[in-house]
Amino acid sequence: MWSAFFIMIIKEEKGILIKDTHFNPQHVLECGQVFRYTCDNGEYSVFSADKFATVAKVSDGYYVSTDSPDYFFNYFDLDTDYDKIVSHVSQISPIMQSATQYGYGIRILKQDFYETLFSFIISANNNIKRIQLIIERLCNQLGKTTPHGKAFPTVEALASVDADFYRSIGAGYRSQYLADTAKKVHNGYDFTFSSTAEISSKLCKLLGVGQKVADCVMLFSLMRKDVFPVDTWIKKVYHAYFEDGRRDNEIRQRLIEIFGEYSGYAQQYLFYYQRSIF
DNA sequence: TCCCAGGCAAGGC
DNA sequence: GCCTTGCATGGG
Repeated sequence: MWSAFFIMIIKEEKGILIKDTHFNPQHVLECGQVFRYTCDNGEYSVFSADKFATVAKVSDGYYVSTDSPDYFFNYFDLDTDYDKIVSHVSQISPIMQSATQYGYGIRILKQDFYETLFSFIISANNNIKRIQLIIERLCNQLGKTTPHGKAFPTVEALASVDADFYRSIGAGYRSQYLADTAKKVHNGYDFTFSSTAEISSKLCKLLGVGQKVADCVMLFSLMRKDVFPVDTWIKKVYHAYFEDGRRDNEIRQRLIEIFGEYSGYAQQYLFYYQRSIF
């Protein structure tokens, strides 16, 4: 048994009890950072790589049931103080007050690197429902069977098929990107980089990975918060609440100037909020 | 029918 | 370097 110092978290052999207002499974899982979850009667199930958990409301908080409590403690970023983050970003811009109130309980997940990489290559110029469908087919056909369903495929499995396979599961013109990147990373991917800029440029050398996808991978799996994924929704936010015009990369730089080391958090609240308005 | 979706690569300047 | 275009697919 173990508890965090600022919120009440009790880690047990088969799960984690979370008593913290800054944890809401609906907002954590449905805010667009992860694609492989389901909801049944208010109870969420989530896969990460080959690990599985369910999250249910209990009288004094939420209970995460899993065989891998250590993994999901890390996955749900439970040793980070979101009270501090929310109050900080809320002071920066009035829109952030609305965004953090709407998306209360969002936390930035620490997801599997390869799952995040391939998921966000699929996400390019695509919509979330179809992204989820393509990933589901990918897992069903290439993932290992586990007691709770199919795991996300290993890099070996992803590299063992060609572009035609990815076309057959509906990946469209991203099929060649997936096949090419799978072979590249399977042949050994260098993780010795250090700075965010260094990781970014390395990721952007992979086919199907541009600045936006690289930012998502760094934010959702490599714990880099000094990034700001600029997609079609963030552009709408920027033009509505900050200023008109500017190119994508300029918008990214401006927002990182504004939010600094809290950029990744701010981005996720804004993305989720903007999509709710639409 | 056209537009949009968590964009990117390639080719032209 | 910046700008334009084509790209699979399904839903509104």
